[in-house]
Amino acid sequence: MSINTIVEVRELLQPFFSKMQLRDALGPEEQEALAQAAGDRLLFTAGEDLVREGDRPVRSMLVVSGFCCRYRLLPEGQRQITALHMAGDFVDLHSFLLKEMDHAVGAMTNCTIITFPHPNLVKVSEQFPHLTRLLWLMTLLDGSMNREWLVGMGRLSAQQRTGHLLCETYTRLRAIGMADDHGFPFPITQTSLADALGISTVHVNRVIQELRQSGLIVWENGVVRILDWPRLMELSSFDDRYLHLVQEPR
Amino acid sequence: MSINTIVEVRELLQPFFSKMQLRDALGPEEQEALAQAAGDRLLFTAGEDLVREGDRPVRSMLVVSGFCCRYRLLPEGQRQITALHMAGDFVDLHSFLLKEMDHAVGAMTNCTIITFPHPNLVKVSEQFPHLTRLLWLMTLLDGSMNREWLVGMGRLSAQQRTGHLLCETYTRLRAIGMADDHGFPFPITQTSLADALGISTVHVNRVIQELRQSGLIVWENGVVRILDWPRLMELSSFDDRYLHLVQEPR
DNA sequence: CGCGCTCTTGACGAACATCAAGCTCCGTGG
DNA sequence: CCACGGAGCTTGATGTTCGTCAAGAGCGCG
Repeated sequence: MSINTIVEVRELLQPFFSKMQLRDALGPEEQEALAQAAGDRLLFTAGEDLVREGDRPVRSMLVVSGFCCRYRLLPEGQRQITALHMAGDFVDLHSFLLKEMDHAVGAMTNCTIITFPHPNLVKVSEQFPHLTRLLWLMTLLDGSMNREWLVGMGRLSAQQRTGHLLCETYTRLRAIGMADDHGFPFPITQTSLADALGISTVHVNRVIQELRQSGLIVWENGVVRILDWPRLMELSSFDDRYLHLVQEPR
Repeated sequence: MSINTIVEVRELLQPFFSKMQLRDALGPEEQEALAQAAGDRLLFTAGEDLVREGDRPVRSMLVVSGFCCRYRLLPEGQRQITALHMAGDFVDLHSFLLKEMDHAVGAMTNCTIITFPHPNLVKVSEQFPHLTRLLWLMTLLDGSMNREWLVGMGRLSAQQRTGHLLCETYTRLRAIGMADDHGFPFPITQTSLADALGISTVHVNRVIQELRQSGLIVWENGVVRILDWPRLMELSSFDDRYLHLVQEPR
């Protein structure tokens, strides 16, 4: 690999490094090791699947740009989205150890992906214990978010869940420098949103109308702007503790 | 630590070893390393908390006997259970890397626990890469179950979710030798079940009546017996793929 | 220009929550 | 021995949230 491409890889990994550095220091050798472990770049178009249920991937995929979601299809054709992913997120780091995909990952927008062949990840896990713990941590964060969604699904109203997802997405995007007070990109259809929130498309629409009319948000052309952050947090019982945005030794 | 206690620790770890060995081979040195990493034994009585939200544990807890649950309390006093844990399960291995608990763990019955001080786990992660990957895998399995519950919460009826939880619990208990065709222990109140399924106690009761009257299950004195496994699986869209019960190199 | 996708709105119905009450079982204390 | 109280289970009546069905409007794209 030429010096030129190595430099380029590091640039692509920047959101990922940011995400890790929000939780712990990342040494230069560790950054180097990750850059070395990276493989091909891939492009996916909106609607395409990155991986399917039942696949046995030989490499894991990190999002460089675009939005993806993990989802499962049920026998009766219903879909449930279990996670949203954006720049800096590994979408299937689990497949490194789980081996078989128990869910699919789809591109919600055009996406750029950088891959990490599993043999390279094994090497990292043999040579860089601390870095391994940080990768492990990244999958634990996915778990935290899953638990939080679960709490919402079980005990919050459709409106609260919607607000909560907006709060979470805003917070996560801000952490990688993709959101400010003027809003953030949220290129998701109301149908997909319904699949993520576990409600019907019709109901999603009504809930969003309400949030708009309450003066809490503006949402147009795939860009969301939160007008009243404190009130939206309060409404949605949002508390960012579960995102573990604290830099400390891990 | 005397030879006697070491032998005893290995005995207590047996369900945990079984759980790992269902997914990959576990070398004798690795078993030894785990036994060495173990710390105190603790006893909790039903209703007690093992850890609370906001705690910063310095050791992780493995269930030796009894049933626990992870849960979160919401501002309005509602509770959502996000996982059930039984012999061989780590209830807060995440705290090793997440540091701060974003949920609590409660004992649903009297429980025996064995602890693993975090410094010992760091040592394991420095010296036993393969074992580290297996510990990582254990947390990934928690994640798989969270995703599966999420799908159920979003897209299945109360009856299907209830059936699904029974299928999952039966399968997990059978894997550690705690269930057979005569039934399995499921010492959970209908109130806790409601908190796990995200529905009301009243509705839980009605759903269970239906499952009983359909001839699918018998449930008395904390023991469940599944009378028609194929039909219950079908009803609940249960497929054990997400439990990853396959032994292969990880 | 027409097709498909997304968003929007209304009418109606089903799944579930809430409120309320009575039940059984079991341990505790007089 | 029985009265008492609490925890869990059960059942009925009523209300609300949300799903389903249906239709139309706006918009980009070929």
